[in-house]
Amino acid sequence: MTRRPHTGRRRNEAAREAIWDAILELAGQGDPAALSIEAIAAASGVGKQTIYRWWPSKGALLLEMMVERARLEVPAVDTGTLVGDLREFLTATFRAVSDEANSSVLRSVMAEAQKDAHLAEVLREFTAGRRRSLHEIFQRGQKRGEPAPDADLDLLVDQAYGLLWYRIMIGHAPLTPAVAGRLAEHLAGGP
Amino acid sequence: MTRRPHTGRRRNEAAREAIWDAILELAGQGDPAALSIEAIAAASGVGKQTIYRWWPSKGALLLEMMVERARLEVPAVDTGTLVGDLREFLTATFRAVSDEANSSVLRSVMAEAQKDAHLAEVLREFTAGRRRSLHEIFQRGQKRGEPAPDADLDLLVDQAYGLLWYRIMIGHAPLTPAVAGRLAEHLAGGP
Amino acid sequence: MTRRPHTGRRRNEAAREAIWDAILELAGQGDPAALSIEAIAAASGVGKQTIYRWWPSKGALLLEMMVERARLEVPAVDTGTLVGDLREFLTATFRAVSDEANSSVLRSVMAEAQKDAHLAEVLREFTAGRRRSLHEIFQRGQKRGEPAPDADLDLLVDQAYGLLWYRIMIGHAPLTPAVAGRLAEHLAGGP
Amino acid sequence: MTRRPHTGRRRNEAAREAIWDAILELAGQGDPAALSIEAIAAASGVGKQTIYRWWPSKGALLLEMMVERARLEVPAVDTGTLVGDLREFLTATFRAVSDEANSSVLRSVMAEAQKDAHLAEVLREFTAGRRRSLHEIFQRGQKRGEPAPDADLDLLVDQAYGLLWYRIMIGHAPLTPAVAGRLAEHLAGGP
DNA sequence: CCCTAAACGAGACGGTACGTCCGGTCTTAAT
DNA sequence: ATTAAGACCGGACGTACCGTCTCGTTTAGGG
Repeated sequence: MTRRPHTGRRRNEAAREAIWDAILELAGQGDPAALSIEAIAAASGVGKQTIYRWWPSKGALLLEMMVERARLEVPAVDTGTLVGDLREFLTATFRAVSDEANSSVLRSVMAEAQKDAHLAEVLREFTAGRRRSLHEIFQRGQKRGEPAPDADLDLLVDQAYGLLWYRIMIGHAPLTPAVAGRLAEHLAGGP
Repeated sequence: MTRRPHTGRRRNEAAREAIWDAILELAGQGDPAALSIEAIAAASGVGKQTIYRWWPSKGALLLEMMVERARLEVPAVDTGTLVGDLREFLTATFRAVSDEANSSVLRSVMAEAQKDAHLAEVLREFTAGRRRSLHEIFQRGQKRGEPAPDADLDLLVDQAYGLLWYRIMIGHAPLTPAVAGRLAEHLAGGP
Repeated sequence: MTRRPHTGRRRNEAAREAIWDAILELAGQGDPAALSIEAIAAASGVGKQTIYRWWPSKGALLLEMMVERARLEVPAVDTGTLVGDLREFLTATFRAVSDEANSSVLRSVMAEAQKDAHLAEVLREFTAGRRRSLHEIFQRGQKRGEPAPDADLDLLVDQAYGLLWYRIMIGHAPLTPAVAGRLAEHLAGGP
Repeated sequence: MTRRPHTGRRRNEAAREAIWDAILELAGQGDPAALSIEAIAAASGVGKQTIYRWWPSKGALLLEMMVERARLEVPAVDTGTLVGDLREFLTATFRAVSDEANSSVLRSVMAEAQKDAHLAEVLREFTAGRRRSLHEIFQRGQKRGEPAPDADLDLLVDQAYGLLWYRIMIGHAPLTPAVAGRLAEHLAGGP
């Protein structure tokens, strides 16, 4: 399909980018069943083996993409108040997953992880990292006394990420900046 | 395989129950890939067509089972306080999904819904019903003045169900009665 | 579908006729795969069990129809000469199978008999009867000295019925009265 | 099942041969219902898709096998006399179809062709080729004056192949060399 | 005259094979 | 050595019929 120069015995970055683009294109165009390895390979003009050479499974491929995108989204700035930090963090996170292509990938990864034990483990590690970031914001706030010192921070973190994933996967309600704001206020300990 | 009396031109409830049992057995034994229509049919001694006659897809079958089980789990009693009502509701809900077979079914349904638009719609309806139940508890509490009158009840509901689904699907932390209690307190507006 | 009076505890001839008509209709309309028991039952407005009550298999049903039709077609008159008798017999036989519905049924029966040992046996008996009729014509002729006394009559008979079935099943050439005439002449021992 | 080396992006002849062997084995062991695509795939250790990649249907697969086998069986030698040529041709042909595996395949193909219009067309072409071979033998003889110059050669050809197929499919009488000899004599114009 | 046995339509059932789709592995030929 | 291509095995999918079964209804014919 695509004409793209071979690079001999070195990894072809152009192929990687073509895969990236194909995933985003396929993810963005609605049909969730279309995100198959075969479709990705065909759309990117890449051989299937090229995908399997670098990623162990479809889920791992999508997850790596997710990770890469996540690195760009998170500010974790210090605004001086817990509610401010949370608002920043959540607003940025919500904005990232509001993109249809991004959320499609998230949905696919989560679905895949339910039937692939290895991917489940990798996803667990990835989400642990994300939870840790949020956890640190709460800890920073706790030093300034904002959530009660005995608050269960894991519970707060999981409420935030739980709401995020729940709305992504069910799709019954949006993840707007306003929602991020109200959630930040509630998690910070009151209106 | 199984000897089971026919019921002529009427639906055979025994077959339905055999399917139910087979799902629970397969779901309970760990491997999520084992929850295939073929495996369910084989394990229940039922023809595949008998399944497809009554359910349009694997997801729909599992979802119906989920619905049936959900009907039994919910007390929605009135304890006089919001935190009490929430604790009852959440504890019962968490207990139900702590059963490995149940949570396996939930995971499969959610995964399936990510690639099946029709199932997604049905799942949306089912979860809407569950959210409504929780919503009513909050409303009842609001009349007694417990969450602030301007609280975003939908947000609180989604935090609860979000945490539930998030922990089911990632599997990084349990859904114990203690967690249900702390979550109830937090959602009711503080310790 | 069809409104047809029950006949209580006696066999319902109307149902039998409806089945007959349905077969002829389905057989006549081209698609050979359409001659399924389900299609026959649906087209005749009859329950499948009513068919299986009276016939052991699809092949047997079609074969009985074939037999019934065959009884009407054969004259076996004595014209005084072997070639005349053969011409009569073959012309009548060819005419009968030239009807598209009839030949469809024959084709289906033969096809079915290749995978159903019991039907194969019944078909063997039916065709034996037909061969016997032709055999008798040859024997009658032999008394008048027309085929050589040492001629292998079975071989002659099988050439005739072989040609018939071969052209029915391959469909590369017609079974016209002219063909019947030339075949009669050749089998009678020369031009 | 079977260990067999892949051949990369080129067709794997070893797989083709495994399919061939499996068909002969299944065809040789009697039960005609055993000649299913699933059984062939299982017996040859081949994925069903590998069969469907190269043949559009079971009938086409079996037919190709038939064609391949037919190429080996036919001598079409010139013995100097029509009856000699016919005897050679028919004896060889009869011997080939006397093998149970071969005749099973023929029966299945013919049965399949009765319900598959595309296969019927292909079978028509195949048999046309076989008829042509026999036709040429008759023509060669006609130049030497052996069948009468006005004989209907197509009729003679169809009598021969008709007898062959008729006895294969009904199974009421054998196709021995003696039968081939007598048939040759009769078709050549008398003893 | 009623009561029961049989035949009927309908259609659910267990089962087998169909033809398709995709996942992950492997080899070739080109670069 | 890496790539695009694509054949390969395996397994699940959803469909079509088969032949069996039971239901509720209808009628005939024996008591």
